Amino acid sequence: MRCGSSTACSTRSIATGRLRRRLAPTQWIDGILMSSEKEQAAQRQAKLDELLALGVAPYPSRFGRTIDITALIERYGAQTGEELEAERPSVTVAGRILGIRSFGKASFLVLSDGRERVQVYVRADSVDAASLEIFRRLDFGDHVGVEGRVFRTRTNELSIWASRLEFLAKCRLPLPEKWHGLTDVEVRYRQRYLDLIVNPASRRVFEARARTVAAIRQFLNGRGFLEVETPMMQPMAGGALARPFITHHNALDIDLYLRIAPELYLKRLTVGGFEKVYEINRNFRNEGISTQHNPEFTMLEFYEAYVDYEHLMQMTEEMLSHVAAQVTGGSDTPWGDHIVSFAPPYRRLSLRDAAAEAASQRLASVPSWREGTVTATDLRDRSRAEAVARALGLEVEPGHGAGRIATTIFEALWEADLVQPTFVYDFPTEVSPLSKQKADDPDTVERFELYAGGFEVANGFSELNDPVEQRARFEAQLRDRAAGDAEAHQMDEDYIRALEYGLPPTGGEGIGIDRLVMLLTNSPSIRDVILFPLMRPRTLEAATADDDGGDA
RNA sequence: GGGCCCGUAGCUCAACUGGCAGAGCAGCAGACUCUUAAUCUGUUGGUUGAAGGUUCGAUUCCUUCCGGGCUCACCA
Repeated sequence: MRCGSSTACSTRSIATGRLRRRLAPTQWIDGILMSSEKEQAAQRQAKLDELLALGVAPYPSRFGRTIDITALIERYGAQTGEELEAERPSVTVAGRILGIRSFGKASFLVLSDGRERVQVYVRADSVDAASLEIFRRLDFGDHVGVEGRVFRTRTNELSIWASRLEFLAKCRLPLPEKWHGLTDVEVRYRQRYLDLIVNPASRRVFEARARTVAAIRQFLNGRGFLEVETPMMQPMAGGALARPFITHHNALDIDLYLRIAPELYLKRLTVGGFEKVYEINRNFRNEGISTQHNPEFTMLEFYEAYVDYEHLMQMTEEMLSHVAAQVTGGSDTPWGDHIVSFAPPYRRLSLRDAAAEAASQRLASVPSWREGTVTATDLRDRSRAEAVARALGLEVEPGHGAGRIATTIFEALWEADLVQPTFVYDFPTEVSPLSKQKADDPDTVERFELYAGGFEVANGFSELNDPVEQRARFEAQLRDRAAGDAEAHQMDEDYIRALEYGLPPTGGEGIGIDRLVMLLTNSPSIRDVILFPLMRPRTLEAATADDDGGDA
């Protein structure tokens, strides 16, 4: 601070505008140039200094409220003015000031506990002298405690008739506007605290997220599942096909990977006798960022012994309808222009059948295509599958087999249209290194994915528990990796060793919590349901300082 | 990474074909003892994201960079 005192700053700055017009830029005096934000911060600090001079504690450490505002609304919200006048309930509340309407000797404050708001009526002749001094120096955004009685105004608004005010904390910076709020998405993500203060809808999203996770725990705990926590720092990142983040442990001098999935550890636990386990926690994948992808995201994975993927699909329907009921109060939730219904049963599509059917329809209008109808059998043959993919304008990598091509065709033709919850089942073995083959069809595994809102929400399968077959699958992955596929799975000898001790028949599933919350809150971007989504670092200082250097 | 778009006061937004950077809210000063986006009067606040270039003159046109959004690719 270049000014001797902030009050001097605020008075001198009044002349700044005129001075700036009359003086050449080189004559500007550094100390008196102030942005509006700094000027307002100085004015707010000056009010705090005045309170300090009056003997008011600027940052007290506690305040004894008798009720929070949310509870106050619940308790008195239904009472009439006459009832309140008869009872004259005394309350002491605390909150942030989100509105000030002043009429000289009488004023209204809007006080918020973050969830609910209540109006406070402050009359000069109803509060003590110290409270009046405090009131005169309050700003939009300050925290204040209020003692008074509950009543209704002439316009029937539930209010508190203040008898005493206590200063609790200063808001030193100007808040976003009360009417338009904060709409700049960059600021909303980077400074989530501001978003939460001024946008009640944003808070409701995260309350819904908490209810979602609570409802899932309630559902699984009620069925005898045990919640566990497995390593997030792993010597080998397995259980999914994705590129990991690498970190380093100094004492052991080893590289570790942030987990891309908890899957292999949870199945080790099933080997160990935990027949029903689940984990809800973060996965980390070092890949692109989009409206559906954040580098760290929250996944539910659960495993149950002695069940297969058919059981999982039914259980998923029961779980999601339970969660939807807990979060939204019903089974239906708005999603853009649609209504997504989580009421069972969900539509089921066999992957190759659905891919072949959609490809046939699409190719019927492609003149260069003369092969006629595409069948699911065609998609099991690499050269025919490749011909279909190319005719559809899809790229085919040399290392991709028929199964991978069929999956590509399915995703290209169906994914975006699967708005209502839909199980896509019977995946090619090639794209499913941890799933169990169908007894009569080794090219196909007992696996499904649940789509809703146009994206994948869940992935489940009958777990491959044959250690010899698992080793062969890993070896196939190693060949892909050698061919340049950085996301191919690595060999995990200890996991195979665990399977050798005997994994019972087991069904396992992962559900993307962020995406589920997107659906339940009608949020078009995953960043809307993650409190602090990953953003390119930009400190407030850097934003106002010179931008030079930086990487390419 | 590719394509398209955006960045102006604390916030929400204007500024015609290149011609003195504006409004509302917030803030400050004043009036007002039941308002609720209170109202009324006056008023402060800007390196127009940054750096270059073209031009007599750039918020506007060009280049590069920074940050963000959508989208495609990759993935969940």
